[in-house]
Amino acid sequence: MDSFSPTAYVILGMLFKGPKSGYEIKALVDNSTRFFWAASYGQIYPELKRLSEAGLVVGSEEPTGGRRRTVYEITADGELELQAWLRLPPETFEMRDEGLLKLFFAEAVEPREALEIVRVMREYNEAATARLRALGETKAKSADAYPKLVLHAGIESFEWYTDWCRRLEGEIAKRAGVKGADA
Amino acid sequence: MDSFSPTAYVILGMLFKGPKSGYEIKALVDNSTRFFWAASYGQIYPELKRLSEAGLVVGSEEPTGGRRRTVYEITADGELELQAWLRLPPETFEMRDEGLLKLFFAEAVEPREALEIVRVMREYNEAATARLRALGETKAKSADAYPKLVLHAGIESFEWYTDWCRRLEGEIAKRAGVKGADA
DNA sequence: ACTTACATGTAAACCGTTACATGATTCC
DNA sequence: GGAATCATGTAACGGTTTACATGTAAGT
Repeated sequence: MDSFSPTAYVILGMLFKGPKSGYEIKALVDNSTRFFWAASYGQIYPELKRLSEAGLVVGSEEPTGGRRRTVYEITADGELELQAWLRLPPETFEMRDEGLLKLFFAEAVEPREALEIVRVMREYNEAATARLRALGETKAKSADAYPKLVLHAGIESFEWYTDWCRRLEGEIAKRAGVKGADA
Repeated sequence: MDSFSPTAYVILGMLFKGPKSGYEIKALVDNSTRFFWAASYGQIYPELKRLSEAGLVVGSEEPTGGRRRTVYEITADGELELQAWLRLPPETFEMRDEGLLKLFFAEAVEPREALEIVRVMREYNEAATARLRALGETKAKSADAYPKLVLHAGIESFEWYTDWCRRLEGEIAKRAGVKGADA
C-alpha cells in the first residue's frame, strides 16, 4: 500500500518547509535539489494526488484572481512519513557522465580531439559552479542551514571537477605536443 | 533510422578494444565504466542485435565446447560511427544522490540523525574509493591511457566527497554538542 | 497585440532494471 | 553431486521525460 518513490519525499520535504502549489514545488526543485535530484511536472502532479489520497498532504483551492490554484500542506502523518524516510540509510547514488564515457574511449580519436572533450567538460563545470554560486547569493539570508551545506557541497564538487579537467588538459597537451588551453 | 543511445556507444567502444561476447561486455562495463555509466543485460543483448542489423558490428558463433557463444566484432562502419559520436560534445551529466537529498531536508529531524546520514554517506564513499583503488591495481599494466585517467578521476572524486563528509561530521557534531565520529 | 510567467494536468514514448527462464561447463 | 560461473535472452515493471492541451494574468 505505502512505499513511495524518492520523488514523493522531495515533495513532502518541500511542503515541510511550508505550503506550496505543484508549480511552486517544481520551481523550487529546479533552484535547489535539481543538480542531485530532479523532478518533472509529469511526476509532481500525479504524486501530489497519490500523497493526498494517502492522507500525507491536503490540498485546498486558493485561486489567484480567476486563475485556479491548488495549494498543498503537509499533514501530521506526512511529517511522520518524511521523518521515517530520513531515518533510513540513503541507498541511491547514481551518475551518468557522458564526458567521462567519451574520454574513456578517446583512444579511438586523435589526442587533440580528446583534449576537446575535456575542454567542453571543463566549460560545463565552470558554468555549473557559477550557477550554483549565483544561487547561493540569492538565498544568502535564508535561515535553513542544511540546504546551504548541500549547496556548498555542489559548488566544491564542481570546483574539484573543473580543476581536474584543467590539470588533464595540461597533461594531454604536453603528451600530444599540442598548444593547449593555456593563455 | 540511425541515432543510437549512449549505451550503444559503450558497446561500440568496448568492441573497438577487441572482439567480445555480450557477457564479456557486461563484465567489462561492471569493472570500468560502471560508476559513471552502467549497462544491464536487458540493454546489451537487444542493442547488440540492433547494431548488428545496422552493420556496425558482426557476430560470429564461437562455442566453447558445447556451450553456444556469439562473439561480436566492430566493423569499419562501426568505427566511423564511434568516432563521429566522440566528436560530438558530451551532453548528459546527471546525478541522483539520495544522501544529499536527505541531508537537504534534515531540518525535519534531530542533529544526531543528520550526523548519521552523513556518516553513512562517508562510509559509502570510503568503500567506493577502496573498490576503485583495487581496480586500479588489477589493471596497472594495461597499456590504455584514457581508462586509467578516468579511473583516477573517480578515485579523486570519491576522496573529495569522503573528505567533505568528514569535515561536515565535525561541524554538525560541534554545533549539536554531540560526541562525533572522531576516534 | 504579444510575450512571458503562472498553473494544471495527461498521454505517449523512452529508458532501464529486475526477475525469470534455460542450459552447459568447470571447479571443488 | 553441487555450487559457481559462463552464456543468452525475454517479459514485466517502474520510473522519467517530452509533448501536448488548456487557459489566465501581468507586463511591455
